[in-house]
Amino acid sequence: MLEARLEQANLLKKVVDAIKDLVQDCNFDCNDSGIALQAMDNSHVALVSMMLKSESFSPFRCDRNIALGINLTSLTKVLRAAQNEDILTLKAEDAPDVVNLVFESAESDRISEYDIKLMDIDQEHLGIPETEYAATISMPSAEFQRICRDLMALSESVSIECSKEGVKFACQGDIGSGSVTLRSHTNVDKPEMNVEIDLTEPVSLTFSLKYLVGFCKASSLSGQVKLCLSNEVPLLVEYALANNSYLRFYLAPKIGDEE
Amino acid sequence: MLEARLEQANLLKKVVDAIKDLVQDCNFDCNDSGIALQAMDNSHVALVSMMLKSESFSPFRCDRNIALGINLTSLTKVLRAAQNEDILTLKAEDAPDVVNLVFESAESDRISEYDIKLMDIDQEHLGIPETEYAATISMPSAEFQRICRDLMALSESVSIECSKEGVKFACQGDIGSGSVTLRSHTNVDKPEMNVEIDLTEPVSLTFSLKYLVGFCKASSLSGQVKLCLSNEVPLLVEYALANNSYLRFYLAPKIGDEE
DNA sequence: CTCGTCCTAC
DNA sequence: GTAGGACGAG
Repeated sequence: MLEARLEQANLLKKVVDAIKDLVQDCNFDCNDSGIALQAMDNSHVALVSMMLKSESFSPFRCDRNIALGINLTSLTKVLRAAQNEDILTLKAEDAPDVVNLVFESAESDRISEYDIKLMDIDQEHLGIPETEYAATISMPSAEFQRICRDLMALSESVSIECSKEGVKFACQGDIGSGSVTLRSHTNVDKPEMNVEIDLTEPVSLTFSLKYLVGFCKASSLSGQVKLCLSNEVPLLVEYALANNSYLRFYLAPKIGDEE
Repeated sequence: MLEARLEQANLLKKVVDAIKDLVQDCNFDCNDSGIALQAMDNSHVALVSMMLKSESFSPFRCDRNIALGINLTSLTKVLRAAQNEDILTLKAEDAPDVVNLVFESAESDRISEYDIKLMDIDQEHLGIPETEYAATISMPSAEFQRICRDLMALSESVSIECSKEGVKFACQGDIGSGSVTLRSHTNVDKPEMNVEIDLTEPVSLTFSLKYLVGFCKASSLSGQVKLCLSNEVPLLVEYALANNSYLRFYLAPKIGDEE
């Protein structure tokens, strides 16, 4: 059986909000190392990969592998019932029909409990190869969000060019063109404002802004976002969470005429 | 060529916000004295006249007369990409296809650059005669905004009556009637709260509140607004900016049955 | 000053 | 129904 207690119901709320537009139904794969989720969007252009390590819960108990097939719209409805500071406990049997969510107010004077019916979901197993990326950019997640929104006013696509000079986000559209260039810099007082660029080879790739803007819904989960790029390989957008948990998005580049 | 650096990108943002509902496309006329804009609204009832003097920029360089025909919706989209404290530099060639906007963060670690395509706009040249007005009212811009909004709840039109007693904004509507009367007064500690009335002849005119409320979007540009009236002549609503720059709106009075 | 929400217009 | 702009709160 699964029993996982999350001090901040809010964390799951934000995670589900960030992925529910991409994926409708998916398995939450639970085992003793934590709860994982991997799914492609309908158009098979983007992939989301979530890992909530057992250390992010206290306590965490999961004896066997359990796949919880959940409709994210239903889960969203239930999670809306959580107050922001509520403690959330997820529970499921070994061969479950339902997953059980319990919300406790911090003062324990209020307990709400919900069961969500589970569904059988064909697990197309997604091997994501560990890649060495040619360029890795860390930057404030709010800044990345801002850039994507600004450029979306002009175009559907953005090119991300990373050289040792810095990283340039650029687009062309009907009304004109735009670009934002960032140089790496370090702010000792506010490390969340750092921009760090780690480059082994210059890269230049083009992506759909609509997807990137969608990924940016995760911005509130982490002050920093990491962009990992290699030519002709999907972009990795990673929001690191506490305890080595993470929320990652992969997005295939646009190629040739698509741009 | 034009190169004009504005310490506060915000200023242009507010100016464009205040006029974009009135005018869709218009020329920014640049010469060595600064950047000017004059345009009538579609119904030819209102006229907007902006003057940003060269002294409002540092540096400002414009060798020849250049007319930049800009779609204000496009310009708005680009200006939204400016952080509030960004420094804006406008650049254009002598016979330009595009105008180039560069936003620099104060720390200069972030540079965004946009090109907006220009359009050819027939310049219906508007000679605005310098008029001696019968009445000139200076008042807090927030107070004028408040009055216009309040009265718009009752009617589409407002009459502005100015005598040596004071100025009275009045309207009648289906649900009732309303009026606000101001007398001149001076507040030494807060000169922005002053109401000053300068009168050579009593006036009474009626105007569309919808337009006045629109003009009031400029309220954040200046603590005070100046209303200049003469009978049977368009009202002048002026927001004075630093360095003798200004944003002016003219509005034809309603006459006879229109009221 | 920024964020989130509400309301209005298309 | 969606998108954009206005307003109020933190």
